[in-house]
Amino acid sequence: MSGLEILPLKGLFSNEASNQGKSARTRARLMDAAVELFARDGFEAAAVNEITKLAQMANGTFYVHFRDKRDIAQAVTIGIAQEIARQLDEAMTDIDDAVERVAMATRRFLDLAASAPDWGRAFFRAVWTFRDLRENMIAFLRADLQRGRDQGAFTVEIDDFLIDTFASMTMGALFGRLAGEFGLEAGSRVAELQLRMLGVEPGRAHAVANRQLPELSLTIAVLPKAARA
Amino acid sequence: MSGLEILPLKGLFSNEASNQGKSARTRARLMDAAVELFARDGFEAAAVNEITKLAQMANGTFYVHFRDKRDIAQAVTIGIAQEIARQLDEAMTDIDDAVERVAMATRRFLDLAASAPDWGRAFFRAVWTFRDLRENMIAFLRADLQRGRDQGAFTVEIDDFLIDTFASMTMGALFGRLAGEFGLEAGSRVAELQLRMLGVEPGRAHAVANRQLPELSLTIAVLPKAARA
DNA sequence: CTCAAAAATGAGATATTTGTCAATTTATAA
DNA sequence: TTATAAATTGACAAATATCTCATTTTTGAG
Repeated sequence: MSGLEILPLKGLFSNEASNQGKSARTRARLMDAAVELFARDGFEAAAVNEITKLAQMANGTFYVHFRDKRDIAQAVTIGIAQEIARQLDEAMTDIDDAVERVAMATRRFLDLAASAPDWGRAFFRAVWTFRDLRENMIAFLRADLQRGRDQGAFTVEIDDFLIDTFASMTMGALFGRLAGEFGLEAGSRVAELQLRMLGVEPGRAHAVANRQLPELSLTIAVLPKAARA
Repeated sequence: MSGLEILPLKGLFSNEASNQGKSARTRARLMDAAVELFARDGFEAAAVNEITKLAQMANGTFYVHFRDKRDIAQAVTIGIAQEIARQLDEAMTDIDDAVERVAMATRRFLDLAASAPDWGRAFFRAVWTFRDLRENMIAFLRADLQRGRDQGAFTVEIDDFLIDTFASMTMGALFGRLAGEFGLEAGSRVAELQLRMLGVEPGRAHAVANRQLPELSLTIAVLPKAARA
């Protein structure tokens, strides 16, 4: 019953939980399965049934860890948002200029989401469902947009409506990217349009949005877990 | 069994079909109920069951008129898109300037969708589900955007990506409007941001997007059907 | 190793949803 | 009015889903 363990492609939550207790690991497996199904079928259509089947565990186990479907959806959504915010923050620590930051956030976000399409899709669907998630996103953007305004780089007023519109543009690009309608260029293109909207001079908008990005050291990747210690 | 008929608030499809045969009227009632449920629960979660209950008819009747849920979703979606396109066209026949047309289309669209929130919500959910609907929308926009480019009013290249992004902005505003986060100003605000993005000089973008719109003679409204002839 | 607590199991009771069909009602043309 | 076709009905079989719980398995502290 032991021997070589076949290493399945682990999901992200599982990865994070891989050195925690058994309960946390099972919970994480369920969340990974949920991400996959939510991405494919949407929240409403995904069955608890299917989640446990995909996670290869008994039906009843689900209810040990979550009250119901909404409960796991909430957990998954928050988890995705936190992970994305963490990675974006990490990728931008040393950038000061608001114009650069705003363009980079959009581009990095799209690359990130496209590199883990299940997460991207789940995020996309969740955005229109969970207000909390939307507010997280907005808070993340507000600081940089406001900074740009203060620096005189942006000529629009920064308020909820503007931020929402800005975010909608990014989400639209995400959709197109995930649907395979657009490729790698989507990030640069939407960033350029966003900068134009904000009032950045077109030449600069184009230049900043198309600048080569430094290689990302922290893409979402699947690390096979080495033997303990 | 006859006598005074209580006049229920009729949906839009019913209204259109009110002088057609019985089959068409029943079909329309189903479609109206479907709009309401799709708007509330989304396509996946809405049950055929519920649709017929809401339409106050027997379960089996549904299957006389539609093959299954996807079938009615398709019909509803196409119907909404056609109705919206028809009304937008009608509202813009006498406008020539591309900048004006683009701003007006966005503003009228939002007002229209907000005046029939069920339709607006159903449309919003359908946009991310049915490619056909998206392509309809894009085709509608392309002509005016291209015209603006040709007239020298817009400085961006008009391609699928741009149109998608433009549409995403409108959809974002629609969402906020339907969610009650934004009010009547949403149309003007998003139109202004769109024009800025396209390269219209900010002062003009503001002026055009905020110009008072002529009263709309053809909002979506519920007309009680007068006695025949 | 032993044992109590924690985790996992899966059978099954309950509920919901889908789609079919024979029977009934309604519309309409002759 | 009457005959025929069209539309509608609602009971029901079959499929799916949800959630519970008595039982078994696993874990880890002592």
